[in-house]
Amino acid sequence: MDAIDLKILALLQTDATLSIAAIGERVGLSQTPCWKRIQRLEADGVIDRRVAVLDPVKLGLGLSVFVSIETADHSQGWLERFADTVSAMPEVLEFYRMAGDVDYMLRVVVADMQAYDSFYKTLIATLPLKNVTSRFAMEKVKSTTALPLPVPQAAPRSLPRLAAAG
Amino acid sequence: MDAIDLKILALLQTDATLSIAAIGERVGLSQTPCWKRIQRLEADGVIDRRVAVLDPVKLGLGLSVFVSIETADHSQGWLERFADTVSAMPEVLEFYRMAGDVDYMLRVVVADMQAYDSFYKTLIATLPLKNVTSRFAMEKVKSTTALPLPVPQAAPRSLPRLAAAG
DNA sequence: CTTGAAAAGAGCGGCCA
DNA sequence: TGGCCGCTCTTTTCAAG
Repeated sequence: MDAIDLKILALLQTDATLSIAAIGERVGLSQTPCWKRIQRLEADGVIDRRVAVLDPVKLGLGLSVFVSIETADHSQGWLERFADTVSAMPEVLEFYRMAGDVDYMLRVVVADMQAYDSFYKTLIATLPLKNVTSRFAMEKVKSTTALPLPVPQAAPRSLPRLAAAG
Repeated sequence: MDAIDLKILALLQTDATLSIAAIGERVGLSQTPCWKRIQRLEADGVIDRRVAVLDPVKLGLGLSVFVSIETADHSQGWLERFADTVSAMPEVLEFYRMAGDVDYMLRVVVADMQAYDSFYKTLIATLPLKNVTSRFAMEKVKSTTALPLPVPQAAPRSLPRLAAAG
């Protein structure tokens, strides 16, 4: 996992349609080694998958909701059932167990308020929850799948000596 | 945007490495019309882009944080500056303007607490904020980029008559 | 790692129904 | 619209330096 691998990953997580030749050119490799690196990154699971990112608004899914949940029951069995149930709901794009006052946090995408109400009712009907707080997004300012990879620094070197003008 | 388009999108948002032939086969089309539909979906912006999804843990980015922000200044110019500044921070994967008590919500990915502290200091140093609440994820239960597309229903038909037991 | 090249496969487009 | 059938490009693999 060197600087070249990071460059390859940075390119692919922005645009996975780039050809191997194009990637190789930008990272300073020819096709063969570039292809081998990508194969290795996939085998190692660093590249998890390649997906198409769709526009939610154009698909009528314009409402994003952040849901904070406090659970009542903290037993092992209950938590597993909770995790399985919520994970199976397709409206839930992200689902984290949290530290602190909030036990779980969801990011939910639905068509509109009515659809969210339907989701919400299903959520609280299926499982006993102590507290559920929904926060609604009015505007998406930024949304990316690209991770903040460490920026490959320019190769460290002694300060370049200025060439004599000419 | 018919049921076949939805099927194509459902496949591509799960696995963008599928060949056009493979997709066509699953949706009941041959290559050409399938390819034309995908081209149209891309031209219409329904398919926004294709990306590689990387494993954050394998890249040393194991800490996800949900950040709730209340702003002090609500003037137009300030809000634009705020949006631009925060959008430019690569640790911010998602950034929404919210309804209700919280003005903005971020999902931030960093390496560890120290990296988050550094991010946090930059955030509050750059812009005057009334309140910033950070909630830390302990465990990722689910994370997907796949939108909850309306499930194409099986062709409606009269209720099937139960066959005589045999 | 590089060049070169070849085989297999996929994207792309024309033409017909 | 969808389907058949090529042409072209990419991916993938191999050999040799």
